[in-house]
Amino acid sequence: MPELPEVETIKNDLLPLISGQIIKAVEIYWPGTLRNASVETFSGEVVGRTIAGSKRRGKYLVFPLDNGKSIAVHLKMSGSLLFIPKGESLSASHVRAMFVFDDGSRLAFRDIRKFGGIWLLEKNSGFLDKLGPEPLENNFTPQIFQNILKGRDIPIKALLLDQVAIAGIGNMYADEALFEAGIKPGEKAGGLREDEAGKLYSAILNVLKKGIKSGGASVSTYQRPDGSKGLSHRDFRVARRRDQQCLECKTPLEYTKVRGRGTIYCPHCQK
DNA sequence: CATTGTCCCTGGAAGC
DNA sequence: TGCTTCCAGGGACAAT
Repeated sequence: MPELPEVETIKNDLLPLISGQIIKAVEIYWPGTLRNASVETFSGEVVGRTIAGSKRRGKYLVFPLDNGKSIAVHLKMSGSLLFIPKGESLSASHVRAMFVFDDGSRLAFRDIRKFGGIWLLEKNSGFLDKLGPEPLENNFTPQIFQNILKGRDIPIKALLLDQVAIAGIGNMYADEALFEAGIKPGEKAGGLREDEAGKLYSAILNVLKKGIKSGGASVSTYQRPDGSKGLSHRDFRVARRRDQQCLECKTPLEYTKVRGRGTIYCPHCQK
């Protein structure tokens, strides 16, 4: 399940592979993949255009085109983007869309559960403006984070998952950040002391940076555009460790639901 | 407005 | 072995 570190990894991997590529054709195998355009409209706007780069905003991948428009991709739970060099074939199932480039290479959008999607964004569309601040950008400061927490009457984990509050954090890295900060996921966001908020701020940055450094977490169907896996899940202390004991204190980890999301934490290390 | 609940979808795991 | 049932979860949307 791609979160910020996974999407950042895919973005970086794709940058040298697709920048400057001319889109020769678009093949849509499941029309629902296109979320705001018909197959005809999408193809008409995209075919013949050159991809100008590879960016990320929250969990969205954004590929700017040379006409000012952009293609946005959200992988949601089970999506992946696979780059297929010229002359090579793809043995993956559940391919929902394919971008064919002028030089014979291709980019496949694979998505088992059909939660993911592709959007055509107009120039300055504002589509991504609803997202909260990027946690790894300089303008995300401890003070900004304090302000985001202030007055919020929801579990801190629910706030971390709220893309309008902060962009890019998902279920795994939320649990990891809360463990590193020593804070229980069910604590009220607005009730955190300043020092707790400061710890959590640092923990968020740490777990996301560490995740990027390891190429993302290859749980579920996540894979990089060349088909390789990430290693970030090896560093997880609580995420994906249901029914195990805490690596620090050996206390059995607790499993609960916060706003419908599976949540794992150490009842001893997290207060 | 703030917060919580429901639903989408599928493969894999668990139960019988 | 083979069938059925349950579960995971990001985010749009509905309900409270």
